[in-house]
Amino acid sequence: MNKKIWYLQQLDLFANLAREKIQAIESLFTMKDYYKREVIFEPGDKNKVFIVKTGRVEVYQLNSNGKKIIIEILKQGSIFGDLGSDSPMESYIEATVDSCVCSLDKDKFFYLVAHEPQLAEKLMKNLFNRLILVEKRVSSLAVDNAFLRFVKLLLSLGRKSESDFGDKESIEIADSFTHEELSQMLGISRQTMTTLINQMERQKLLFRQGKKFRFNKSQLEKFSS
DNA sequence: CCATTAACTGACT
DNA sequence: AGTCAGTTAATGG
Repeated sequence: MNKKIWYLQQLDLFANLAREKIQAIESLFTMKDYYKREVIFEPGDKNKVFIVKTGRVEVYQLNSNGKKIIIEILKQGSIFGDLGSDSPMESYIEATVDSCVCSLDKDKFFYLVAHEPQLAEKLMKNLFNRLILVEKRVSSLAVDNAFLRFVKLLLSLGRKSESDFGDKESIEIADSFTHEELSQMLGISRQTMTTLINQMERQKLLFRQGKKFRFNKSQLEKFSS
């Protein structure tokens, strides 16, 4: 059985697409393995779309001091890239662990969406959700202090891992992040991140099980008004 | 005061 | 050897 087809089927995006259809679009994709810390996309690259198949991929920019600012961390099924936008992308995209990524160029991507309209709905939901999350993070960066930024980050990461109606009080964040990664998402130093986490643990605002964070949703929401 | 950098440490791989 | 996390001291806006 064709390995590429099998992998495409595993992606949420193509989950309920008939097998024949997947076979038909299979040739549009190329798959590539990337080593840890290998750059997949950098400013100046154009007209390429990627879908994470396995591994973990980081979207980031460098600020004027050369410090890394993480925009998003993407896992299996997430899509990213440039579709010929007017202003060039300024992001780097890099594998944080060994990863496998599907790619296709802009024209093939549009061909695909035009021929499989069901994909458009999923894609747009996914993209708009992420746009909203990123917008929130940006305004938070501008107006909130480190503590509040972290609280909001926790809540949005928690929402992502609960995915459906997060009426639960106790939320666990499914993915694990290093202090370094969290600090780069918040625009603070690694040490400040560590002390912030420890403070919140002492105040019983945050709990840890190994590398995973757990917290009480409404308790944190009180801060983030 | 709050956050940052630098430097050292121990734990884990 | 390299990565990660916790701590301290000195510095700056």
